[in-house]
Amino acid sequence: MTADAKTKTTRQRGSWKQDPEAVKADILRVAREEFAAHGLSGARAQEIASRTKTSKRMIFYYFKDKENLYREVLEQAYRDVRTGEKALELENLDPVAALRKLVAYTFDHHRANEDFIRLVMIENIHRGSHVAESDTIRAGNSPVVEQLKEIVERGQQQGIFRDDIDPLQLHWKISAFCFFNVSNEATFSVIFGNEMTTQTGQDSLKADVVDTIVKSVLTTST
Amino acid sequence: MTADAKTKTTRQRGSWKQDPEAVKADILRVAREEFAAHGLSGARAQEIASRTKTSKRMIFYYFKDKENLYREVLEQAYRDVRTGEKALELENLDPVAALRKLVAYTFDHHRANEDFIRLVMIENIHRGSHVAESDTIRAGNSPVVEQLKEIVERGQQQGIFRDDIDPLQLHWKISAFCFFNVSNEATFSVIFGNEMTTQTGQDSLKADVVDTIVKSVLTTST
DNA sequence: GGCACAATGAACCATACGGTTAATTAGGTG
DNA sequence: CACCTAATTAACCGTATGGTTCATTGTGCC
Repeated sequence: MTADAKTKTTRQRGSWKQDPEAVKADILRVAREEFAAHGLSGARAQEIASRTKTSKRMIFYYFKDKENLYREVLEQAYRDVRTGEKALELENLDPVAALRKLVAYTFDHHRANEDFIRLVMIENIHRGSHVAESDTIRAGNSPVVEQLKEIVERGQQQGIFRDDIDPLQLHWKISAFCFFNVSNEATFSVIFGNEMTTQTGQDSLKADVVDTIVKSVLTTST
Repeated sequence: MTADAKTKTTRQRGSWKQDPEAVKADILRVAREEFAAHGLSGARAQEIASRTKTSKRMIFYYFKDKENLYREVLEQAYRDVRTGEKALELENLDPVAALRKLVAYTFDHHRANEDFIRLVMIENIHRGSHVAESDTIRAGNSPVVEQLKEIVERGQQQGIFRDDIDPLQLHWKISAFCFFNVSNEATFSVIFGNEMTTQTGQDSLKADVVDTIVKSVLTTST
């Protein structure tokens, strides 16, 4: 009443605590989900803001513009995934067991990080222009290839792996299987049915993928 | 002349021929390129119109709205690709040779149809909602799986292929390799270098992919 | 030729959307 | 506590964009 009446043009504003880091983290988390769900052009700044504890203004205050926010989301996503890739302890396993474990792990890991997969899909739609601009992404060359190289060398020393294996190409093949499994699930199941999407389908597929990769590196028993 | 004199407030409009089918085809062609390049939300109606011989008006006249245009683009793309998939004449080849030919062909075919790959990527970003709505896409179950099934059965009869092969799962593995090769080229080469993008890299990869698939179906010589 | 209807062009519209301006508050420092 | 700056709120803005209105022209048909 009286208090209300006194609100000339400017009204009473609520009080608030400052917590910049939490606000930034909040924005990044929601932005990641929104970009993963709708892509760069499909995501809406207003929608990101709404799902945040803060306002649209703060998004541009901290992240300059939409594209820059997207880039930071990408960088964080790559950072997170790479962090989670470590410590498989493959050194104590024989080469075949190590490879099996690595492939199975990658299969599950991709499944469990669908948002990351989707961000990479989106980035490929944009022809990788944003990852190309990010030094931090280009620099942190995923350690998986190094692990593979080590496994391959041990297998070759033991004479059970072929001599013409390119670790990068091997990594490519593993990635192709594990990535495609998540990235193309939607269209594949619409066209060919849900057979491979079910739990048993995925189990069968994982076993097949692991076997296929292992067979591709073993020396052909003459 | 008399016709010229009649131009009150409305000015002389250029004359034109009617050719609805050509106009529609023109729009579809450009729209396909634009959607493949920028995605559903990223593509601009005005930009599609500009690259067309017709106007933005006609896009909505013939295709109702953007989403419907996108759906028709998708349908046409699937139709085209399936048409191009036929006639490999694998019946006369022994199972291994037939499989090798099919895989190598798929590898090249995906490479040569990048726009289609990109449309499928985009559709997966949208969780396949548009292909799901299209009867014509769901219906025309790609004949490749049938071809594979036939090859597999022949191989099994000859005792050179394993007995536990699921043709659909085999198709999945071939697709994974050939699709990923195109879909993830951008990010993969940014992060791991261009080694696999060069002509020699692609040749080596294709050979590896073919071998890997073939080895996965052969009976393990005990 | 003239009628009905499909096809087309030009201009227009409502609004969604990325981004900004301006005022206000919190919190640290001397 | 006074003062400065970073953080935050509320309101606003210009324009890009999907879509439409309306008048006009082509075309087959009787």
